[in-house]
Amino acid sequence: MKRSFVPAYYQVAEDLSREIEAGGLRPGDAIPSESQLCARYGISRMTVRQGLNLLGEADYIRSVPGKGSFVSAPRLDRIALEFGEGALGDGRRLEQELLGVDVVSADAEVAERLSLTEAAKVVQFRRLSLLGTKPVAFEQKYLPYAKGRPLVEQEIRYAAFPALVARSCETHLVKVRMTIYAGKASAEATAKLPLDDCGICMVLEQSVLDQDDRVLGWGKTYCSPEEYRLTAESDPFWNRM
Amino acid sequence: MKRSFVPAYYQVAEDLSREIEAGGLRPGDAIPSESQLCARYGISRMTVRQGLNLLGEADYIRSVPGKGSFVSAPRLDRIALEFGEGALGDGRRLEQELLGVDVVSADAEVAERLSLTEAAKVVQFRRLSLLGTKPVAFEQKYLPYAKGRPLVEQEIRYAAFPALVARSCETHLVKVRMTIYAGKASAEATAKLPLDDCGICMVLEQSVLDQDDRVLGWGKTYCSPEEYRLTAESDPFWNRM
DNA sequence: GAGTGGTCTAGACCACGCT
DNA sequence: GCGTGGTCTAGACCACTCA
Repeated sequence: MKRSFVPAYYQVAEDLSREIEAGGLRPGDAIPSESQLCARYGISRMTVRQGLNLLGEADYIRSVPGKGSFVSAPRLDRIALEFGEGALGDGRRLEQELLGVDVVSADAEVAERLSLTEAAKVVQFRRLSLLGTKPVAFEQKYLPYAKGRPLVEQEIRYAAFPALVARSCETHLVKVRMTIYAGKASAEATAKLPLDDCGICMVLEQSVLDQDDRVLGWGKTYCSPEEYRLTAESDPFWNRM
Repeated sequence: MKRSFVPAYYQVAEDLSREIEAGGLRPGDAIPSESQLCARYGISRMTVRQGLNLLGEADYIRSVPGKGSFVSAPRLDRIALEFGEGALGDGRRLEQELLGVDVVSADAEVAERLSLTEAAKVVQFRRLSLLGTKPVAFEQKYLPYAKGRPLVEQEIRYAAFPALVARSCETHLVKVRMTIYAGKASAEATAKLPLDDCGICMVLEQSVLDQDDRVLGWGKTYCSPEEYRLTAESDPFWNRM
């Protein structure tokens, strides 16, 4: 039963996924029962289940107790976005330039997003992303000011905002919520980025939350429309075996 | 060993994830070995492994053969976007209005994206998304024209583009690649959407691919900046148990 | 009642990392 | 050599579905 170098459970998963991809099994169809697969491959049920588990994780099938396992239609309206390295889609890399870190008073918008009172002290930091020498994104982020929470410049320069917030708050489990829309650049963004007359740019609004959805940090990134495009793909990491 | 109503493996996963969230186990730390967990819970190793598998899927831990299992730092630069229902973030729903389905000649851009020769026949369809009575997005999609591939109007009206393409091509396993950027609306989009003078809008460029990355369909959606914002979250579905 | 998937056991052998 | 995780077995009982 083990004539190949791949694990038996992997073989089961691969065979079935191939049959699904070839169209022999269509969404809604039942796949062979676990005991049938045991017999077909001459392996034990736990091993078959391990293979089916792979297919389940990859959204190829879903199991219904008492009935069987069925081929499922993959979700195409759910897509994974990657920031950082993969944001530009191609292989180009971004340089970071730190423009400044300041303690300032929160304006109305910042106060609201951070759930602070207006004019509360916040740490503001501003950063420019460069593609070679050309600025392509301007980032302006805020987090509540707290004494004895030093933010090392080197970290600010290179670290992504969520990681910075996590380190600053000494929580390591944070979530990120993002809103993406087209808009006009702020005055400072307009000054820093090569935009057209209208100041069209893509705005990424980012909130960093802890486990209980408390806001730990917030800010915007203004992206040059020509150079900074987001690319995303369905089935990016969970549909691969 | 089975004093509770929850499965034993689930108990293991929950206990460990709670310890990770509470900070008792930090990223990089080793979790107890499988045999230690067997002893602690009085359960067999396969059951422990089932629990650890859950934690692995959820990105809480990763296992290293011969060494142990270690708490991993969750990725915060990877975010899930949902279109369709969840696109607007709040509970509002979009209505679809079909503007037209035509067989036209591909212009240079369409031909390039669909890997066709210029002036090849393509099916163009145009659709408006309405929030109540207000238009918020204009969609213009193309797929290669082929005889004997009728596209039923009812389907076009309601179905998402990838599903349409899948049905039309009789392939059910398709992928979606998306590019998101800010830009100026096309003439027709400007006519259909309430935009400001500059015609700022968010453009969603969507390609539908088959398993071998052949392009089956392509098109753009112009989104009103005020009403149509994308929201996305890290750890949205895989970090939940 | 027969068949299905969900859970679980008490073992086993292996390749690997360490010391 | 010893402990680790990776794979696998040959059973078991349960809740569920369907005829």
